[in-house]
This record gives sequence, C-alpha cells and structure tokens, in this order.
Amino acid sequence: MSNREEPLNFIEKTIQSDLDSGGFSSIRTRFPPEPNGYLHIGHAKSICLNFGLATSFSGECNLRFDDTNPEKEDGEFVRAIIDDVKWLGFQWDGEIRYASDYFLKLYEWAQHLVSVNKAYVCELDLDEIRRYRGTLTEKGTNSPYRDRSPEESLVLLERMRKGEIDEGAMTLRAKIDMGSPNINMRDPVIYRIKKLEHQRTGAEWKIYPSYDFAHGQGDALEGITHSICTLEFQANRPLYDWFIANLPVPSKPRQYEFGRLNINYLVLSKRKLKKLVDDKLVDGWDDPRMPTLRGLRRRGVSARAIRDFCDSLAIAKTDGIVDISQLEHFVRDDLNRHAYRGMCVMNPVRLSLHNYEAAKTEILDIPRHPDRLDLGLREVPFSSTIFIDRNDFTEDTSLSRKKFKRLVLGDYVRLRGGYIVKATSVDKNARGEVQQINGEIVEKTVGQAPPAGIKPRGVIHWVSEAHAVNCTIRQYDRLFSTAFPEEGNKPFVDYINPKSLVIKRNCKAEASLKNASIGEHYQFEREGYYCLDSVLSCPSDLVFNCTIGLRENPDKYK
RNA sequence: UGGGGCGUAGCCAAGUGGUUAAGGCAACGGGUUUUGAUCCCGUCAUUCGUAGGUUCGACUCCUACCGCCCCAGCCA
Repeated sequence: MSNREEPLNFIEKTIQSDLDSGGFSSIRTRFPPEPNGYLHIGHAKSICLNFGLATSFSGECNLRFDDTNPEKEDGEFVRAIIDDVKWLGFQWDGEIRYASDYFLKLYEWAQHLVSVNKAYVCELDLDEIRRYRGTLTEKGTNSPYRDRSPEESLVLLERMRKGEIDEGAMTLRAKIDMGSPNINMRDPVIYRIKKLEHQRTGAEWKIYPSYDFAHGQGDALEGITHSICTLEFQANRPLYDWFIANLPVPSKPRQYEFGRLNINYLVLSKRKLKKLVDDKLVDGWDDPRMPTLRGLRRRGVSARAIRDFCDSLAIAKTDGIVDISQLEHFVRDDLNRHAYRGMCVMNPVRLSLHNYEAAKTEILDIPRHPDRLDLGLREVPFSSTIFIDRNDFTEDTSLSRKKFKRLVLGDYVRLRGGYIVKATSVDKNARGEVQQINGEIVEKTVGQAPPAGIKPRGVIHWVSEAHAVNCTIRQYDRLFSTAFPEEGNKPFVDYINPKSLVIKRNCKAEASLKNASIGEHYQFEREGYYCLDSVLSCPSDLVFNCTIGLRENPDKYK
C-alpha cells in the first residue's frame, strides 16, 4: 500500500485482504471505455481509481475499449480517449486491448454454452422478448424456442454469424431462469445480429456480443483481478458471475461497484453532453465550458488538478453529488502553486503620470511567482502613461480605506511591483465619463516601503500604454444557472446560463505576455487564472481563456 | 410493486460494541500580506433517516417503518 494516511476505501480493503489471504499474488485492473463519446471528469474518477489502485498495490492497469456495438462507436473516439488518458498522466500496461480482439473466443464460448445446453437461438422479436420477460413483479415466461436442441441452435447460430439471417429475426440467449427476481437473469440476449461494419473488424462479423457476454470474459482473458465499475451494474453482477462460472475461462475476475461522480451545476452523461454539442449550444466537445477532459484542458485546468480532485473523492457505494466548489478548490490550488503571474487590465482607463518624464521607459523586474523566486523574474516596462482598471478608481472620497483599497481621487495607491502613485484630477468627456485620470508618482518608492506620511490604500495592477499587448479575454461562468439542471420540470438545456461566455476585447496585457505559450498557465493578478486558447489564439490576436477567477472576499467593494 | 443498493453537518465522507463522532469542500471569525489572492490560527454534529428493542454501554447488533437510487435495450 502507498504511504497515504487516508483510511482505505472498501475496494482497497478487499484488495488488501485478497493479497493477504493469498487469493492473488498481484492485482490487475482495467479502464474500459466504450468509444462512443469523449471522456469527461466522471471518467477521470474511474481512471484515477483503476490506475491508482494498480500503482498503490504494485499491480498493472489495462486500457480496454468496450467496442461491442458498432452502431455508436468509431475510431475518432478511440484516438481521443487514448490521447485524454495519456494527457491525464497514466500509462496502461502493454498493448491497448479491445473487446473486439476477443470476438472469435467469445463466439467459441457461445457455441460451448449452446452445446452444454445453456444457451439457445431464439426467434422471438424485440416486442415478444419484452412481453415474455415479464415485469418487475411478474415472472417471465419461457420462450417457445427455449427447448430447441443444441444441435439445431448450433446450426442456427452459425447461420446468424454468416449473415444468412435477417437483423432482429434471431438472437442467442443464455438459458438461465425466466422466473428469476433479477430481470437480468431472465435468459438475457448475448448475441444480436447487426449487419454493420465494425471500426476494427470491418465486415467480418454479422453478429456482435452483448456487454454482459463480453465484459467479464474480457476481464478473464486479460487476467483482471478486480473489475471495477459503477453502481448501475450491481444488478448485472450475478450474470457476470454466471458466465465466469459456466465458461472455461482462464481466470476468475470479480466485479466491484462504486458510486459514479456527480457534480452540481454540471451535466455528466454522454447523451446529454452530445446533445449540447449536436444542438450547437456549445462550440464542440472541447468547448471550455464542457466538463469533458478536452474542454477542461482547453479551459486551462491542469491534469494534476483533476488528479488531485479525483484523489479527494470518496470511493463508496453512495451516489452523492459533489459540490462544484470542491473541484474549483483543487483547480485554484494547483494554479496558485504553479501559474506564472502577470498583469492584464480588462476595463482600461488611462492614468497619466505628470511628474514622470514622458519619453522615459523603465524596466521593472517583477517575480514570476511571489512565493517561488526560483522561477525567476519578468521584465515589466513602466512609463508615464499606464492603463488601470476603471473599477480600480473612484472620485468618491467618502469611501473608507477598508471599503475601497484602490485608487481614490486625491489619495495614494501602490502600483503592483512599482511606484506609489497619487490621483490628482480627472478629465471627462461630454457625457461626464472619466476619460483620463491625471496623477503623479511618488519618487523612489519602487520596492520601497512608503515614505512617512503616505499610506497607499492598496495595490492595483497596471500596464504601460506604450508597451501594452492587446488581447481578447473569454470569461466563463457556469454553463447551467441551476445546481441541478437535470432535476427541474424543464429540459436541462433550458437552464443554460446565457452569460456562461462573455468576451472582452481590447484588454491590455503586459508586454511579457506577448510570449505566452499554449499549455502554460498564468495568473493575471487580482483577476484570476488564464491560459491561451489553443484554437482561437494566434500571435497577432492573443485570446485568453479564464480558467477560474481568484477567490473573492465577500466584503470586496464592487 | 419483485430484486439489488444506499441513508452520519450546507456538500463529499471516516467510523464495524466503550474514542472529545476523523478529514476535505463551503461558511464564519481573527492574524500576515506590494494580489481584497495565497498562507496561518480559530469556530462549525450533545448526535448518526425515524421509532422501538438487546446491552453496564449502540453510529455500530436486532425489529419495524420512512426516504432516495438502479434493473423490465437485440445500449454500456
């Protein structure tokens, strides 16, 4: 076990006791995505769990695509998933596996089941199968084809495989118990005819195994010891065990279920995420507002933040809803530690410093990170005209120092990393709006404590006008305006927050940001964390995504 | 309704017969601060879905009840 102080979760306890009792000499887990969509943060929990368990117990973790349904799957998703798992920081053992690698073996096992009279070819159609299945309270009825001889089923199964039977006309069913209180055990369909090309096996197969018939056997073939899935598969476990018990499999994996991740203000179901994309409610699977790994990445959330968040989650059998603030905490925590600092003025107004030589430019050296001097310094040019944020200035001299820790007409404020300045007057336009602030610097205050008698109200960020880099900022807010978009009376898309994306143009970034690179994270001081947008940004027009704002003091004057 | 699960603070949770009922997030006080950030310190369940019972002693065992989730795809 790792050196973690945390108490063991129920899966870790099981593994520990399996190892202690000699049930296994080592463990092997697997992450088994279906390539029918992109990975989201819910998958990240499963990835971190499976790979993490393998690491903690010195075992291995496989990556296996559950590609048993060619109708919804395709190679583009396979590529994206592989890329996302790598980006998250995990390495699977050996080759990537595919359920489709086992189609032949699975088919032989299906024949085996038929030959020992534990499966049969059924000719009931979709509707009939449903009726014969019974309901939650009424037992099912045996299919009229249930007692067909193994020999006849074998012939029919072969004809299904060859494509001689129409889609929907026949299925292969496990012969278990139509009277079982567990509906999954009422002769489940294990092979269906689909005359569809598969992204990997092409036209080779006309029949495809069901999830239940493929998953556990795939686990057994790969020597998976602990097959971890989500709670909704609990009712499938008896079936999982039945196949393992009735087939000559090379190992005996066991299935364990944990509660999947839910986060308020977010939607985490492939179907719903797909709808957002298909209906163009967002700009694709990698829209920075999407909880997909690609969206989060483009937004500026690091893989480490996602891993830290996932590690903070409980592995339990309750299906709870985690507060989004827990995710946000880990995002900020990581960014605070690693992001370079910089300044960017989003609502610029000119501040002209009249006692500073007009033609002069001074280069100020400011740390890239205030707590990590090892990261070095950045050069920030200062000159007589700078931009500050309109919200950082007021003519209202009645505001207390505690209420407004910024620039007030007639008072002093510290420019971050630079001089203390004083506002002396304002120029207004015909509408009475502040056009420019006039002021002066206090000499010899760069890096120095304020001289006696001068008490700056606070510290504000700024950018030299002559050296400013124009940029566009994309500010994101929650995609949904309600905590539980799936629980209202209206369709979840009706709760989309119209202000989830606000674009601010002509923002003024400090000169060093001209060299910002994709994949790098920045904190624009007093504002938040930002990163270059990997698709919209270009050298001539820098576009920054707001990953997340800084935490705000609730008393902060707005 | 048959079956399978789950109920501990605003949220996520640890706890498996004797502990002051961990920890994280949030919130709220206070300190530090050239980011209203960070950091630091402190507060935050006399009570564990409810009601009974067993026991010297129950979040832990028993009984009943209540609530929530999953299963009736030839999806996974």
